[in-house]
Amino acid sequence: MDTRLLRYFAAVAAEGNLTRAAERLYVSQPALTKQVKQLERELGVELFARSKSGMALTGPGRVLADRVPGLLEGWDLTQRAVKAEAARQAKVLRIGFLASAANEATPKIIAGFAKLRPQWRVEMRQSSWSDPTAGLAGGEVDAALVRLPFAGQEHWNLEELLTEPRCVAMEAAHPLAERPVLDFLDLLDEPFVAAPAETGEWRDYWLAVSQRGGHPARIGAVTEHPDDWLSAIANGYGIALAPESASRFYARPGIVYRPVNGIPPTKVALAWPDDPGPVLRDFIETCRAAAR
Amino acid sequence: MDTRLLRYFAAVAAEGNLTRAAERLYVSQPALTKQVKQLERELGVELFARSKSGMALTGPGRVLADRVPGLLEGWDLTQRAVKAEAARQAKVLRIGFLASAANEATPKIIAGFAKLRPQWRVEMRQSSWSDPTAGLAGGEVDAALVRLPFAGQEHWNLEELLTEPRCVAMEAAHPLAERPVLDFLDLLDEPFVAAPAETGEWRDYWLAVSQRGGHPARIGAVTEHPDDWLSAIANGYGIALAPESASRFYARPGIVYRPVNGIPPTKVALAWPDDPGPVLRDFIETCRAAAR
DNA sequence: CTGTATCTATAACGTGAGGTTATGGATGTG
DNA sequence: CACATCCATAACCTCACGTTATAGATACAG
Repeated sequence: MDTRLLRYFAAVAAEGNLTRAAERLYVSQPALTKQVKQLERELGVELFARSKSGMALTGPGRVLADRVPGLLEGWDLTQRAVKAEAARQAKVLRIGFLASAANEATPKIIAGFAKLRPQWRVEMRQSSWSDPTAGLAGGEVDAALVRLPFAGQEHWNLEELLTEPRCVAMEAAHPLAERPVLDFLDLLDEPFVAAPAETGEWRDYWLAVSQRGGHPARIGAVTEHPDDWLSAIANGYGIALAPESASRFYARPGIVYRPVNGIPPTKVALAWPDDPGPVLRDFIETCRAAAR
Repeated sequence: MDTRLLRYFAAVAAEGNLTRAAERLYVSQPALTKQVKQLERELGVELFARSKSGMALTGPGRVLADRVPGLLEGWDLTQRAVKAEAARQAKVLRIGFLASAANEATPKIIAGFAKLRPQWRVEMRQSSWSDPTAGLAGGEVDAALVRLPFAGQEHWNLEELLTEPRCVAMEAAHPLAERPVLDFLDLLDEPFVAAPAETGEWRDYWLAVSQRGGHPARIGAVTEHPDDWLSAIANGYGIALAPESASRFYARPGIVYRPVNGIPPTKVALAWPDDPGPVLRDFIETCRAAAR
């Protein structure tokens, strides 16, 4: 049996409709029909009841639907364990990060670690903003440079490395761009470029929901990567709160950064799981030293 | 990822050699070479160190080798759960059995159950002797008609249904065939047709190891199915202990059955897992009634 | 040192799987 | 009755997965 077949099955089960599931999976509807029928042949069981209104799970189909997530997770965990061991044997420390990581401290950290562990190499792995843990939650990295606060942060060990004020990024032609300093109240009605909704608390923080006094945020665009984020801002889809360092790391023609009063700063932290090995502990120490 | 790839990987890991693993899997050696390389590409990791003496697992390969049995078992359990639900919904009770099942009591049991649960159907599933639990251990059946004793029987609920003496089956031309009754001591030096070695205690019982006073059994052939067993006996590869009923259920030209003194009888039992549902409980009651 | 055995890897080939587009069949709705 | 929507099949193309043949590397025995 193939994980691809199981993912196809799961999509059909979730959508209740072959046509929509095919769209979600980026395959044609006849391809999906064939694959589902093949899975049913392999098991010798009907998993769906077909009707004009779509595909309803049968009893056995429901049993399979309940177990498939566990199976797929088993696969994922296995791949991660294998890759983690491969990295360990190759003396590679995999560090996830978002956007500008730890700003100027990042090269200091990497250089410091290289001195401490010359046989080892740090591999920086950029994540999208759909995952505020920067790959840590999925086990794709050994530790991560993250931005606080984010949902679930209490599950990780955290070492705050630096704090910086936040500013606002906007297109150069924006009327408010003329003011050298802004107050957050000035921005309440502006459309914002936001992170994906599923990041929950993390997105709320970057929309300064707590400082809005009940004013709902207007969402002009949703982006997951710095490049998309910058494009959306430059194209006037909205403005965005940003770390002050963004003016250095993400300087772009057509985008200006202005200080903002009335919102709390942003903190960069190193996050890691329980029971770090000696190599990761050295990395943690290196981060602490670089943050002083 | 495909279970077929994982099974190929597991075989190579176990054999330490592509050529032998290919033989075990009934594919050609180049096919296996290609599949293993594809798995390594998919994972982006080297799983084996190649050398003239064969394929040795790397560190990541070992991590995968440790996890593959669990993954494959997850697949197997899922298939079984789906099929069990399909059988339940179709009102089919799956009963495993070996050889002649419960002899003449078998049709009585099936008829009795049909009366008790007319909406349900019993599906008799024959197993080979490589599995003394007749499919129960693998979850392929809901209950099974088994022959005691067998290793692991304490893990199941058991209801003894009948006991019968054992006799010896031999080719008609065998010199001992002239005697109407034999003593087991007469058979100590005869080659035997045996069950597979991995059945352990079960095979020992049918070789009457406990009655040999230290004499090792001579093995003339190993078989897993009644037909093979009968052929091996008829062809003179050896003799075999058999239930007395075998003379009725497995009467064949060229084979004779003779009573044997000095060995314990054989018992047929119904075996089932913990927590049987109401339908299975009815079946158990039907078996008890048929055994009185 | 050479020939042989043994092991893995590649080449070339054939069949079938997995995708596509086009279209058919069934059913529900306006 | 026409149209929309859903699943299923037909026909086609590309590539994966198997095969046999053979190459390359290495260890060993004579």
